[in-house]
Formats: sequence, C-alpha cells, structure tokens
Amino acid sequence: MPAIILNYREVAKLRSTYVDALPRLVRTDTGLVHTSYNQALAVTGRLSSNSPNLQNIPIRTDRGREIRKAFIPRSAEYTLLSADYSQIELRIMAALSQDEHLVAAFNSGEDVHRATAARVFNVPLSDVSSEMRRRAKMVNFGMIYGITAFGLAERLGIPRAEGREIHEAFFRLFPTIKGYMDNCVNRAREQGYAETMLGRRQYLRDISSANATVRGYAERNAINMPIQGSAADMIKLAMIRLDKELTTRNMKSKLLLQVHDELVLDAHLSEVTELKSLVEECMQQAMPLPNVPVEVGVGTGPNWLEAH
DNA sequence: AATTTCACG
DNA sequence: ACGTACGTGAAATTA
Repeated sequence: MPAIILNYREVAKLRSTYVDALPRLVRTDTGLVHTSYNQALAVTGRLSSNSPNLQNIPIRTDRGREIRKAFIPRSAEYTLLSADYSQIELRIMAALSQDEHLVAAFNSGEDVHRATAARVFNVPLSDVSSEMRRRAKMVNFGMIYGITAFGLAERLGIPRAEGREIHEAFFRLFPTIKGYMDNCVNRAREQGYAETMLGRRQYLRDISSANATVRGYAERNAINMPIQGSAADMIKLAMIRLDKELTTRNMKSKLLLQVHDELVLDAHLSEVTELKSLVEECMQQAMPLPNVPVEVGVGTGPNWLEAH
C-alpha cells in the first residue's frame, strides 16, 4: 500500500507540475517557453526562477528524466550544451577553511566522498564500500548546511549514538573545518551578518537570540551562506564573462538557463567546439579558489538530459 | 491566504 | 526539556 501511494504521488507531481503545465506556457509569439529570473530574492545571492521555474526540472527518477528529454534546441541548426561545476560547494568549503585534507583530496584528483569515507570510517581508501561512500557523501553535504549529530542520524537512518560518533569523527579528523565553522558563527555574531568571498552579506538578526532553536537556525545560516553564496558569486561572474564573449565574438549560440552550478546553452552547430572551450574557460576562471582547483564538465546532446 | 508536499541545486 | 541540514517555486489541499 505505501508503495502504491508513493508511486501515485510521483506520477501526480510530475503530471500536474510539468507535463500538464509546461505546454500551456509555450508562448504563441515565439513558440518557446520563457522563464523569468529573480536576481535579488534569494538571501544567499542565488538566482531563482519562476513562471515557469526551470531550475527544478526533474532528473532524479526515470519518469522525471523523460520530462527533461523534452527540453530541446530551438532548431535543427542547434544542439544543447550543458556545463556544470564539479562539487563546487565542497571545493569552496575547502578553499575557505584551507583544511589540508580536503584541499589535498581535491588536488590529488581523489574522489572526495571516498576520501571522507576512508577517514571517517577509518579504513584504507581501497576498502571503502559503496555504502560507506554513500554515507560519507551525506556527511559532506550535511557539513555544508551545519548539520547536527541528530540530523545526521536521521538522514542516515541510524541510531543517534552512531550519528553522533560519525559527526564527532568528522570534526576530529577535519579540525580545521570545525575551527572554520566556529569562526563563521563568531564573526556573524560580532558583525551581525555572514558574507561571501566577494563580500555579499546576509544579515542574521537572530544570531544572538536567547531561543536556542531560532539561534541554531541563524548559526547554520552563518555556516552555509558563505559557501552557497560564494558559489552563486562565482557563476554570476562566469555568466557576465560568457555573455561579453558571446557578444564580442558575434556568436549565434545563446545562454538559456542557469541552474545554480550549471549553465545551459543553445549551441549553434558551427560553434560547438569553440563554445565548449569558451564556456569551460569562463566558468573555470571566473573566481579562482586559493589552493583548490575548479573543475567544469561540459557536454552536448539532442536534449537537456543527454547534454549531461 | 496559509499549509503541505515535492521538484531542483 | 526542546529541536534538530541550506536555498528556492508550483500545485494541491486546508482553513
């Protein structure tokens, strides 16, 4: 019975939000779907997309991926190009904290989730199981959000005591990250705001609240905002550079979408080779991170799904 | 109008 | 004793 309900919910969500809604939003004057971006809404500095939101097109399930396939180039002379930053928020956490282990993992080209797994579960890199890697991945992402031991246990579906052990192990093994996060909170308390690498601010009026729940929320904001917001700063700079180059080079290809760590372009077939290196260059060089390489993956395809 | 649920990074 | 991972938007449901 639960499986039947969950299956129904998935289908109902995909149908009402995407399959039925998007065709109605095709504009009769252009024959295209046009989104809008809010450039000054999200407190971290991210963009948001609405009417329709094209930053939450499905990709996580097979049925969802069928919907993503519907996004295609404007004509037969074009192909879709997608370029995305690899693990950009973790790289920014490495750069901001300068944690030697995380920085080393990125510089040696290691699988960073495997590296975390090996350390947290105290096994050689070669002995990391897929389950250990899966858990380490949730640990790594959780850290970016300022997750608690309790929250980690919930996410991993394990007893609280085990969640606490992993949480403590992480901060014991990455002491620089622990110190960095404490600094984030302390600085936010002194300044009244958190800030990105480029100085974008999020004011945190609750950072000294007497209510522990309210204060905890502000403290997690103080940890997350510099990471999420610096990634937003970076891709915005990349977009500005890319737009300038597309214009000055008189290129036919067009920037279509931004999805936080990804840019999607309608690439004219005659420009694909040049465009691939141009986009990669703009994204990679937009905002260099001290001691941490920035990696960009670029692909093309007949639809958004296959461009990845 | 507010809340719930669920789609994405 | 209490609450517990960040940022969004759209559709359906509830009030």
